[in-house]
Amino acid sequence: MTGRPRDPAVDDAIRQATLELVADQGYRGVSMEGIAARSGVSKQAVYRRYSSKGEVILDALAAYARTRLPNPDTGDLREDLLTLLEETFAAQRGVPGALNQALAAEALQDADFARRVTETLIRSRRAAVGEILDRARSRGEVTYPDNDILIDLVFGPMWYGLVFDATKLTDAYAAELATAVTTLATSPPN
Amino acid sequence: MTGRPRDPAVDDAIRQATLELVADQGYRGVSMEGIAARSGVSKQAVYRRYSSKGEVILDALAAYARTRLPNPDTGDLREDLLTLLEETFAAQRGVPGALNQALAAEALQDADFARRVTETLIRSRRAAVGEILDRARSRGEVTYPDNDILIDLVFGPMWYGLVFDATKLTDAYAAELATAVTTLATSPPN
Amino acid sequence: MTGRPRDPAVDDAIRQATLELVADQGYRGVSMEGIAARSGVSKQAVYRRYSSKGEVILDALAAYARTRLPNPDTGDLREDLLTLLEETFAAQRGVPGALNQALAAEALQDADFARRVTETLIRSRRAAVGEILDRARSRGEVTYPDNDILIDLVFGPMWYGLVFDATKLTDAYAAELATAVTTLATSPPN
Amino acid sequence: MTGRPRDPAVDDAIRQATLELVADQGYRGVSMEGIAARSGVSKQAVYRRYSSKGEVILDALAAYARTRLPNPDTGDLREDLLTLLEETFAAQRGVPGALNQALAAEALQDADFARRVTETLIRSRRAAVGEILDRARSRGEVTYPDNDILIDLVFGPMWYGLVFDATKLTDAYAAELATAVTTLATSPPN
DNA sequence: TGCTAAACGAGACGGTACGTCAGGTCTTACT
DNA sequence: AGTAAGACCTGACGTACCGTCTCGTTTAGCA
Repeated sequence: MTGRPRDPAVDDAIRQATLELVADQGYRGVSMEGIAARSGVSKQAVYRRYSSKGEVILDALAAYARTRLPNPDTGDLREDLLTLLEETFAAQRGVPGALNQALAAEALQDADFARRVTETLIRSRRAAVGEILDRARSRGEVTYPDNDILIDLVFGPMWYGLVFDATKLTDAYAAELATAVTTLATSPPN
Repeated sequence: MTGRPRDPAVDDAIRQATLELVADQGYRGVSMEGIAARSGVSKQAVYRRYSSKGEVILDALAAYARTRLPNPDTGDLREDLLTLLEETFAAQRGVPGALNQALAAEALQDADFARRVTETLIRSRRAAVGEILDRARSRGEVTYPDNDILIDLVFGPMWYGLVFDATKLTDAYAAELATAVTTLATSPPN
Repeated sequence: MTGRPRDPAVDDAIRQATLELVADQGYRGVSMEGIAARSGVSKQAVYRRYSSKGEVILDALAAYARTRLPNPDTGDLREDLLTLLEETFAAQRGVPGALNQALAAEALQDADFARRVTETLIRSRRAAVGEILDRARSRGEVTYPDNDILIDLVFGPMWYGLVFDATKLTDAYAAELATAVTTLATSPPN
Repeated sequence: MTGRPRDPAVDDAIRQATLELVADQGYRGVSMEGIAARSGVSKQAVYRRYSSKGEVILDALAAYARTRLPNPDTGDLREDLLTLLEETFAAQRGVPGALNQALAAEALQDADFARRVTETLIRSRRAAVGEILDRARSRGEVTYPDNDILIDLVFGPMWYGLVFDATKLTDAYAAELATAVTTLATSPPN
C-alpha cells in the first residue's frame, strides 16, 4: 500500500516552474506540457499531482498565501485597511498578481474550479478583512451594518484592476480605497 | 479596383454563431474554429474580419451595448444607481454576462487586448455612472470628492462576481450596492 | 547469501497470464504492464525473470513445446510428414499459433532475439523433420540430396501463413504440402 | 469543394523519411512521431494521409514495387525462377527487405492490415510467379497440377528467412530454391 | 477581391507502455 | 536469536509515442 514515496523535489520543481512560467509569460504561456518540460519532470508526474492546469496554479498560489496572509491590527480601521491593501496590492504587482490573473482566467472557464478557488483562497482573504472590520466594530468605529458588502468593496476593485489594468494597483490607489471604505464603514447611520 | 464587397450576411452569421456558442457553452466552448463551423462560414472569412477570438467577442458585445446603454435620470442618486445596477446585473445573468466573462478571460491573457477593451467598452460604461454622479453632484447630493473611486466601487464588485460567482448579481445585491455607494457619496465631509 | 527463493506460483501466474492475453487479444494486447496486472504480480517480479516481452513469450512457448514435439514414425515418408504437419498446423490454429505470431513479431524487431529463437525453438523443430527425412533416406525413399532445403519447404509456408493468413493452415493444406515435399524428396535424380 | 491541394513535396518527404528510418533503425525505430519529425512535416500531415504506421510502410513499399516487379521470360523455367528469386532476394537484403520486415511485423499485429497487404502486394507477387509457371506449363515443362502450392514453396522460405535470418537470402540459396521448385514442378506424374 | 474548402506547421492535450527505482514487508538460510 | 540476502508489492519516475485537437496561415479555384 505504501509504494515509493513522492519525491518532494518534484513537487518543488513543478511549483517553481509554474511560478517562472507565469511570471515570464503570463497565463497564456502556461501549459501542462510546458510545466513538465521546464521543471524537468515527466508529464505523468504532473498529472499524478494535479488534474488540471488550474489546480497547479491554485496550489502554487496557496503556497504563497500560506506564508504571508497580512492581518494587521493597529487599533485603527483605516490604518488596518491601508496596510492590508498596500501589502496585497504590492503582491499583485509581482508574481502573485500574475498567478491571480491566471487563476481568474481559469475560473472564468470553469465554474467548478471557480467554486474551488472561492472555498480555498477567497474565503480566507475575505475572513481577514472581516476580522479587521469586526475588531473596529467592537471598538465602536464601524456603524455600517453589512460586512459582506464592505468586503466586496475592498476586493472588487482589486480584481477589476487585475482583469483590465494591473498597474492601477498602486499605494496611492490603496490609500484612496482605504479612505473610501473607512468613510463608508464609519458613516453615521441615518 | 475595389473587388467584391464583403457579404453582410457573413458578418451576421459570425456574430450570431458567437452569441450562440457563448450562450451554450461559455468561454471554453468558443473557438475560431467553432465559430466558423457553426456560422457555416470559412475560417478565412472570420480571420479577415477579426484578428483574434477576443475581437470577435468584443464586437459581439459592442453590438449589444450599442443598443442599450442604461442612463437613468430619476432625480435621485440612489434611484439612478439602483436602476443602472439592476439593469446591468440583469444583463450579466444572460448572454452579455457570458460575453463579459469571455472578454475578461481574453483580457487576462493579453494586456493589449485589455487596453482595447478599456477604451472601447469600459470607458463608456464608466462615463454613464460619471454622469449620474455629476448630476447628483450638481443637485448637491454628492459630497465625496472623487468620482473615479466611486465608479470603481460600482463596477468592481460586478467583475468580482463575474469571475467567481455570477449568480451573486441579483437585484438584492444591486440594492445593497446602490445603498452603499450612495451612502458613501453623500456622506458628510469631515 | 541465499535470500528468499522465488515463488513458483509467481512463475505460473506470469505464464498463465501471458497465455490468456495472447489468446484473447493477440500480440497487440500483450504488454509487460498487462502481464503483471493480469497475473496479479508486480512488474518487478516479471522483469526479474525476463528481460523483455519476447523472453516471456519464448518461455511460454517453450513450455508448450516441451510437452508435445511430434515425431511420427510410420515407416512412410509422406505419412510421417503429413502427421507432423497436421499436428503442427492444428496447434498453429490455437494458442501456440498466436504465441508463434507474437514470437515472429518480436523477432522482426530484434535480430538478437531472432537468433535466440532460432537456437531455442527453430533448431529442434527442424531436427524433427530432419530425422523423418533421414529415416526415409535410410529406407531408400529419399533421393533429394539436400535436407536443409526440404526442411525450409516444410516450414516456410507455415510462417508465410502465420504472418498473412493463419486460416490457411488447414489439414487439406497440410496434405498438399506433404505431397509436394514428398514428391520432391523422392523425385528420381536426373 | 476544392480546397488547397496536397503538397506533393510533403508526400515525398514522408516517404523518404520512412525509408531512411526503416533503413537506419529497422521497424523498431519507426514511429509516426519520428516520421513526422524526420520529414519536417507535421503529425497532422502524416495522419491526413495514413491512418497507421502500417499504411505508411505499405505505401513506401508499393512505390518501390511499382517501379520494379521482375518478370523474367527466358524460355526456361528454372532460369526464370532463378532470375526472379535472385532479384527478389537481392532486394530483401536492402531497404525493401527492412520494409518487408516492418510490413510483416504490422501484419502480425493486425489481421485487417494483413488482409490489405495480401490484396495489395502479395497477390501481384504471386501472380508474377504464376505467369512464369503458366508459360512453362504451356511449353510442357510443368507437370505438377497445383500452381498455388508451388508459389507457396517459392515465397514461404523467403518470409521464413525474413523473420528469423535475412542473411540467409543469398544467390546460392536462390539457386537451391529454384532447383528444388523446378524439380518438383517438372517431376514426372506417377 | 470575397469567399469556401482544405492543407499546413506548430504544439498542447490526456493517455499508455516501457524499464527503472525507492520504500516496505516477508521469507529463507547462515551465523 | 540475529542478521543478511533477496523476493515481492506498491507506486513513483523519466522517456517516448499515441491519436486528436485548435491555432493562425496559406493555397487553390469559384463567383
